[in-house]
Amino acid sequence: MAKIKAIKNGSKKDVISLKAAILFRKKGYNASSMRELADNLGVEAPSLYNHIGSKSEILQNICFKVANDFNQQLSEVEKMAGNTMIKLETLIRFHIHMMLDSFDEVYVANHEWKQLEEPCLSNFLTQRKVYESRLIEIISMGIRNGELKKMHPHVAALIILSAVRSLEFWQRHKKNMNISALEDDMVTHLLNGIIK
Amino acid sequence: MAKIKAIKNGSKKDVISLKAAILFRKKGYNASSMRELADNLGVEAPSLYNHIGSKSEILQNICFKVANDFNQQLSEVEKMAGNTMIKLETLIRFHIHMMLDSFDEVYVANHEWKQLEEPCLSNFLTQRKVYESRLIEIISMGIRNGELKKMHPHVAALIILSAVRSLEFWQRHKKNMNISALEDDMVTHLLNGIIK
DNA sequence: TTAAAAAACTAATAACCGTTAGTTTTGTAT
DNA sequence: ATACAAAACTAACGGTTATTAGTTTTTTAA
Repeated sequence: MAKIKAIKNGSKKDVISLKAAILFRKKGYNASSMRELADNLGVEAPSLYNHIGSKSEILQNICFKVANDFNQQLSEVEKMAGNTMIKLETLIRFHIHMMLDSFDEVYVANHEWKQLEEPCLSNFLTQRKVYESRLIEIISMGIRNGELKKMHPHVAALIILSAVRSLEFWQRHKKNMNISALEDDMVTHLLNGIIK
Repeated sequence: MAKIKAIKNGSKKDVISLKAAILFRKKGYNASSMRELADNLGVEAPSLYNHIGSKSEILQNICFKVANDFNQQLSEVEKMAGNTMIKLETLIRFHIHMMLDSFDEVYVANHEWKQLEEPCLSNFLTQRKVYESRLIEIISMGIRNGELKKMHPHVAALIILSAVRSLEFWQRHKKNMNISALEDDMVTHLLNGIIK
């Protein structure tokens, strides 16, 4: 009899998506049942199908919403004026904020994309590959400009991406750390490694 | 009628474990069925139970074998003579080799430990925490000695761990890259960031 | 107040899962 | 050759899953 409470500026589908992201992060996509998700929403499982098409559709929504956010920000950075360092700093800070603000969704996109069904899976993987290429191109340009050290841009990109991803592990230490100090530390550390 | 071929110096249980690691890495633990694992071994699913106790036992074997390997190497490094840099270099190179030589097992231990059942789950998490603490202690000692820059040892440890973990993504580029050059690059890059 | 639409419910289904039981085949050692 | 053990097989079970169908309740709008 309970109803799904819609969030401000969000459909009930969005509420389901949000709760699903939390559940999928904690237990994994396949280990999360629709019954448990419904339970978390105070509702019976079949009721969910008034709002969503299928379980895998929820995963798709989560993964592609995250991918779109990252792609959009990357586009803005590409259009940005300024030197390579500022572009990279902007991008790194965005990654950090996404990881801290939309932790569950980003985590699920990073860990559960394998459970996407075709053709979504291929689509997602292509997007990741393209994102990586665009980041590498920004770094390459910085190397050509002489702004960055001579290095393999692929390696630099991976180090940056893996470092921001390590923030996953910081979730549990959140209370003990000053977030903005952490952010500055990480930006400095990563950029110092590649700036000339 | 086909039989499970035992590997040199390995029981049939080990062969199952190995094939399971490959399957679990590709599809995830929960998305991998015993029937599919058996298929990969040329056998019917119930036949597996002549060699193993349960599906979750396989996951346990994979996760704790990896954990033991890392713990053992860490113990040797702690007993090592030499300065902090050499210790860290040894450890980083070991991580890289584990990632390249036992890719599937390490990947599964990193990605599927959540699917362990209690009390294995708690045991595993404790081991990870202790491992991290011991690494942090090595770094702290280096800072106290004046060998390393003044920095938060926790941050340094996470950057190192996340960087070697990023080698997961390198699997697919294996052919295009010189592995030992990559290893040297990564060691240099990581240590340059923290050495005084 | 009433009709329509939205969203909850109960009941049920077909598919798949890990696993067990019981049996037959295969390999090994006397 | 024969006996024993190891390891394969078939058949099946109980449980869980996502999902559908059909119905009832709740909300919305006129």
